[in-house]
Amino acid sequence: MCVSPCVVGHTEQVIDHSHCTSCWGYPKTECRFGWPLSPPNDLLFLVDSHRHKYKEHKHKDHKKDKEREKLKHGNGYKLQTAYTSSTGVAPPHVKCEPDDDFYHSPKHEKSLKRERDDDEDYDFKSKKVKTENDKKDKKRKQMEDIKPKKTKDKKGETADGKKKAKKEPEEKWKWWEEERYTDGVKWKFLEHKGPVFAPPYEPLPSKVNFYYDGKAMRLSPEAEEVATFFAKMLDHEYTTKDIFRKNFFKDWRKEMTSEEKAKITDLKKCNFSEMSDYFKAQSEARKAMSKEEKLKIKAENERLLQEYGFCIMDNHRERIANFRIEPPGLFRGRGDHPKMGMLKRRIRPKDIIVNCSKDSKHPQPPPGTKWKEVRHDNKVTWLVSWTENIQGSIKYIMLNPSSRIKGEKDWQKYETARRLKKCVDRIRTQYRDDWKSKEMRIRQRAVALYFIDKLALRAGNEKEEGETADTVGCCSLRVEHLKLYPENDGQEYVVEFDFLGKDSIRYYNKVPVEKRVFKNLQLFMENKEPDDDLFDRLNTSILNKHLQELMDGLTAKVFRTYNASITLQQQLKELTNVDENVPAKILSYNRANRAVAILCNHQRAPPKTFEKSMQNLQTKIEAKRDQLSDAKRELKSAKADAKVRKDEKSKKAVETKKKAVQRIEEQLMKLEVQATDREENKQIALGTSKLNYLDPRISVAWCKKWGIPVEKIYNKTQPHEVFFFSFFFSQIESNSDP
DNA sequence: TAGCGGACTTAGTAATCGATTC
DNA sequence: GAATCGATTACTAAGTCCGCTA
Repeated sequence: MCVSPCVVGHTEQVIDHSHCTSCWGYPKTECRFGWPLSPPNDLLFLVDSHRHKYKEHKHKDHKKDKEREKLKHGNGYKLQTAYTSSTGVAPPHVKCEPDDDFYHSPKHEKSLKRERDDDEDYDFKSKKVKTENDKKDKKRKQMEDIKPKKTKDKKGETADGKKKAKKEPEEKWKWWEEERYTDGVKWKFLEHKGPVFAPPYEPLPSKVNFYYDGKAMRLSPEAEEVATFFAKMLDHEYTTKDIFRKNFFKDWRKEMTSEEKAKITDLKKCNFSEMSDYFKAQSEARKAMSKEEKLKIKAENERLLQEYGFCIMDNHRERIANFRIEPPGLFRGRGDHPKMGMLKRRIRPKDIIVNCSKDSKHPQPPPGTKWKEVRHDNKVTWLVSWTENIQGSIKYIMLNPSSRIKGEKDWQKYETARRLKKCVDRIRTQYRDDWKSKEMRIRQRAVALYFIDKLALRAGNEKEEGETADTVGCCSLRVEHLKLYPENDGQEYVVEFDFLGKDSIRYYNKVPVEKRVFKNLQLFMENKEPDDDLFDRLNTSILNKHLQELMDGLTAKVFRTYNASITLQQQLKELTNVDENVPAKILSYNRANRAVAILCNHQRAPPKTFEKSMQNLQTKIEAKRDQLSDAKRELKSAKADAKVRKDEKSKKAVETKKKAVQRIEEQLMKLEVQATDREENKQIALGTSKLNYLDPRISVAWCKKWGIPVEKIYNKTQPHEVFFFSFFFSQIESNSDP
């Protein structure tokens, strides 16, 4: 038995599940007050650990928690699940294999077939593309030229007042029914118009001054442009950071004339405020533009999108994700990035490599310029690339997630995760065996894999020191990132993780581990300095090579996908209550989604307007409550009236009042659910897991089962639309019951 | 087999959109 | 019609992983 406090501090005796391979030490039980059992520090982690300077800890705010508790209990809506913390805290990892089995390969799994004749006969030439697509594209283009997209008003009219033409049912390209290319070929025909470059620099009006040491100073256009980058960020925290200022000043000086360089020697003496005010005024003016002016800009953007935002890949017009070249500016590295503030230089045609078919109409560089290179490499998916000057890495223009090329990859990802499900038990048995190995490298590999599996840690590639922020993943953990407690808060063998992960987001977690893991960790840490590697005989390449031997296509990252999806499925099963109405079920979905986001450590900065928006919602709730008591009072008096009068009219009045009460009660409940959901979501980002880790089939199957409109879960532009709306629906219906 | 570059996915935040309210 | 505010989209940084090279 162990004693484990729930998220608000109640203690409860529970059976020790730490050796249970089903729940991995997280027994699914609540404390006697209905709160989920969870290590108390999770709360600290969620409340305080957004993006951190390492070791800046804050402590749990009990008062806040109590307020949240009040909110939860006071909302009059009984929450049904184990995950009912109003802070959104859920056990950090819930990983029980569900009894029913949606997350498996479908019985009649269709292959990704591309129906076509022999490759050689298959004509991918642009000519054919035009004849096949011309009509549709032309029509679409004409339509879009006439009316800017999405500018209809409530009555379904376009911005120019014309009635919106009835939307034609769009023909979806069922790429998943077609055969995939082999040998790394990604496409056979690719045509596009190239990138859109950042607009040239427009010098400041002469009335807007830069001041040095209190005196107005005219800067050369080159120096002025870089100064404007700083001026535009003046209100941002970045400009207060020493590294940012140092890097900026160094790079800025490189753009100065020798006279400017001689004069401007101290950033503290630079005054950018007039420039900053000018940009703020411009921004305000943009907001205050007339409807017509705004429409004109919108139309121009739409024109650019139509011209440059699409390409033709293998007979299909596909949306490009980022057709605009990144404009110049100051580099905004995340966390304590040593290069923040450096000048990101302007990209010109001579920096650009274009990739397209030989037989396509090649994109033309702007007049008087040349591309760096025109390439015809159909084994890659990018259309345009350039090398950026900060890290020297390559940047790409690629297709939108709705494209075939991205969708296929996404699908493969989830199929690999489903294959992992079939052999995960064997893999777990093996790494548990390996904890006892005579070889240190095997023990390290096995413990690292246990963490990747149990805690959904990232692989943790090695990074070049001093080039980026100091962040780690599993394989690159250092001794200083872990603390071992043989006993902590009534639990045995507790490991405390505290490190900065991707994007310098803090990972803080205290978890009980199995005895052998604990003993191994002690061994790995023996005679090491805090900044030594925990796993000194391991790196991601060794780990992935091992995983590849265990299952074809298996890498560390597949565990994250698998565990995220299986957690969603299991949580949905656990949290969904048959008696609940649609909004309550959606709350359950969001809670399941939240459990995944917590598992994957997807955090966000609380929105700036969070407190205000919560307050607004509370005001609305109060008003609704008043309205409800009024309605109840009216019902009571109507009933009394009916008792005296005993006529039809008064009976009818009672019915009307009853209905009004019911309606208001429903409205109140909706608002309360909304408040709970929002509060729980304060610091958790759901989007990342939904977009990248959750097999859409699970969500769609759940929607189907409970009659929830899919649009409540995925908005229509989310990339999964193609695959779930058609193919998977039929698959789900014929195969399984989630 | 280590090291590195290249290609691609995953990630949080800023900017913009558009529905709602006054 | 303007203001407000949550939702959505755009942007781009920061990861993972693979394959080539010496």
